[in-house]
Amino acid sequence: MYQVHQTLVSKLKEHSRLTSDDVTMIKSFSYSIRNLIHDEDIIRQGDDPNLAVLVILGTVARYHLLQSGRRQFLSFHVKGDLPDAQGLFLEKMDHAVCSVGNATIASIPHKQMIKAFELRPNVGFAIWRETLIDGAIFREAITNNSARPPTVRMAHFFCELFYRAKAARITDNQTLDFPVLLPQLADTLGMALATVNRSLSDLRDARALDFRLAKLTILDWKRLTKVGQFSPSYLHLRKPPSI
Amino acid sequence: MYQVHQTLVSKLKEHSRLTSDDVTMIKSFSYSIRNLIHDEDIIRQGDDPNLAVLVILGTVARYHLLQSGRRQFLSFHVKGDLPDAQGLFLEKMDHAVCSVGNATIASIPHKQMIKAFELRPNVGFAIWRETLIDGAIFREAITNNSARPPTVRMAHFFCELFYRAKAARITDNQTLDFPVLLPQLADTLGMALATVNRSLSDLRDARALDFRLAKLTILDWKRLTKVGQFSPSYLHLRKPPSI
DNA sequence: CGCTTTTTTGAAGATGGTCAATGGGTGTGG
DNA sequence: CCACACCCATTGACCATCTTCAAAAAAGCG
Repeated sequence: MYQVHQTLVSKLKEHSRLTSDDVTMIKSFSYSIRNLIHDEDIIRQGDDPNLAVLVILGTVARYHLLQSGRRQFLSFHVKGDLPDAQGLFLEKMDHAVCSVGNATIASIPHKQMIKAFELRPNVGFAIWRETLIDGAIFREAITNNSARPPTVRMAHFFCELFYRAKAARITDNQTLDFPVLLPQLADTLGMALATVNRSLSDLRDARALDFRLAKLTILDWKRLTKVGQFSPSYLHLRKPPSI
Repeated sequence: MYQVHQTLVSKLKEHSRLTSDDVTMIKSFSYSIRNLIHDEDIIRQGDDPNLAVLVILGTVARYHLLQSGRRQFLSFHVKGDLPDAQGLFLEKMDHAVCSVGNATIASIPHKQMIKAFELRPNVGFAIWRETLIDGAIFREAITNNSARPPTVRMAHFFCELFYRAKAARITDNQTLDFPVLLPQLADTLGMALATVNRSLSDLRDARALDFRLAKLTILDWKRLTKVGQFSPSYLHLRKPPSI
């Protein structure tokens, strides 16, 4: 019903080559399904997880909890992503993972995955590569939030999101459900709420995109990528989705 | 003379357990040494590296090259770090690595390392963990540059740097050679040069640290960590260095 | 239709950015 | 040994931008 194994295999094939034996190995993973409503914590800062989480439906976010009580969102994840792969070999989570809107996740025991890596190193390498791409996404976020002015920053953020969503085949034509509110965008991009709104207005006025009430619509992809200085090579996909 | 293998083993032992067989495996790696002067590129954006770089002496930095020609520095690396481990399983580098001041690096062929991972998965897991800690450092940089005001941001940056340097045993008491100039600090922390200077003045006035001409001096570690809201758990060391 | 939630707008004020000038330290050559 | 030059750090003034705070408008929902 949920095609858990197929979701993971498709995802890994976006960037890695898998033999049929590799695929068989992956299909042997057991898992359990969990449905979430908005803003449930999946893993908390300080936890020692022994399950790997695979997103099946909806959106999930990583975040840091700050002293002030504010959140800093680090990344957003969609179908096929492993939002806590970072915890596979780390004892204590240094960040948390929560649902954004309704979501469905599958949990796979770490032990099984590690066993698989020992039996078929290539499966391990594919998931390792997955975690390295996560790293590339983090690096890009550093640059985006540190070096680009608000409107450019906003455009880049949505470019990446939409590009990855296209690759995961969860877009509906030029629209994407993305159940995030403006204050959360502010906590992602490191800007004030008013600035978030003004940047979005700019992009709307430029007929590049429209984002309102959890729905993103791309109006002009080419223009958006230009404004956002977006170049997708850091996502390391074997073949880019057509947008 | 350079103790290349020992440097790598010590580094991995900061966060991972290695059996003596693992160590033997690591000691079988061949390598070549390279000495660098200031600001030489070790790997460029777009390269497809087939060597892994291990820092032996000095400092090395990762950076993004922006459209404007400006650089955004992503992280700094010292003895024992593998600054391009991110390229182990990625075809095309999405960022560059350069020397900062004089530095010495050892290069190990990717092929040998991957062979080692197949023979001794545990060696692979240790290096995988190393790349995951890199990821944690990137996440922290997102938060630091996005959510913290200049002086706090500066303090946090130097806390992490000094803490990692202590773990690598390259500090001289409470001082560290760090051959970075103010404009580069600006390109790291996403602030203007004047702001960099004023933040440094603040920290100097607060008797927390002194940074001038490539030399960092910690004046009051406790105060510095407090100002910088620094909590080192994200570095995932098995036992913290004493400072 | 009225309530709640989310977005939008406005104005004031703080903060950080830009630019240009000054100061300090070091090394070189007269 | 002094003078000059260079490089980097520092300071100051002005200005643009973003943040803050508050209020209004718009959109969803029962």
